Amino acid sequence: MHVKTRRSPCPVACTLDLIGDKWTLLLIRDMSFGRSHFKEFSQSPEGIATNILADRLARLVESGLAEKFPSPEVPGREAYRLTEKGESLRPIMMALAKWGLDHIEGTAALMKPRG
Amino acid sequence: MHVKTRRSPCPVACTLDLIGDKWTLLLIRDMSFGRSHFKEFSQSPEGIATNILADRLARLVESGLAEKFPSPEVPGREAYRLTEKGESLRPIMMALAKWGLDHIEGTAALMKPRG
DNA sequence: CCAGATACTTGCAAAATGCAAGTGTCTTTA
DNA sequence: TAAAGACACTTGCATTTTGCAAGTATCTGG
Repeated sequence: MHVKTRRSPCPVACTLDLIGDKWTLLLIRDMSFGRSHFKEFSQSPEGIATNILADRLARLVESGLAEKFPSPEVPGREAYRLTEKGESLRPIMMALAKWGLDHIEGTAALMKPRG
Repeated sequence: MHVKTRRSPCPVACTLDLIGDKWTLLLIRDMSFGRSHFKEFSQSPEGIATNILADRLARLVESGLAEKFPSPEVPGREAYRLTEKGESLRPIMMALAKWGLDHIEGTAALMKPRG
């Protein structure tokens, strides 16, 4: 199950094999802006389906880009956050954001990084 | 047909709506390294199917990221190349490549930019 | 113990992708 | 000038992924 052989040894292709689907980078965006609960992710404006969300969160954890941790606010509940490896994807996300702002009309930064 | 409404005004999401599928960025990689013919793209190691390739090339042209031009080598044949807008995606591609080289074991740069 | 909230899971429909085998159009070669 | 190849797609259908709606499980406060 999910052995997902890489398409080639090309670093671009391998990175895309890991995070190059329709939703993963948006979750990384959300986490990197301080979101951490399942419900928060599911409420992002793009409207990810809950089954896809559960699957992507599991993959992120499995690949070491994110981890579960006990929710600081609600005791007894768990949440997700980026690992250091996951944080290192930030330049990719920022490059995507910058390109969108520069080249796609009507885009706007929606979230602020939590200070 | 292909009206593709954007999922949200977020620049990350909008950019992914445009180039965030399994193949588009690999074509951009190929073009940015000097590939230009249909056959060359179809021979990249990842093995894109020809129907998908045709579809993605058409979308790239439609979105202004690439353009057809008469093949310099073979007269009477056409080829593809990035527009200026398409070239501007290079930082995204390079960020993906760098991350892969830094974090995924066994990745290696396969192509050299044409000088 | 019960109600509500969150975090999933399940079943099925719809869409995207992949594969193999065409088809159309030059271009070369005889 | 006809036939053969090469290239650039297209088509039909199987497989995989995604999306939607509804259901289940667990925890928590009252």
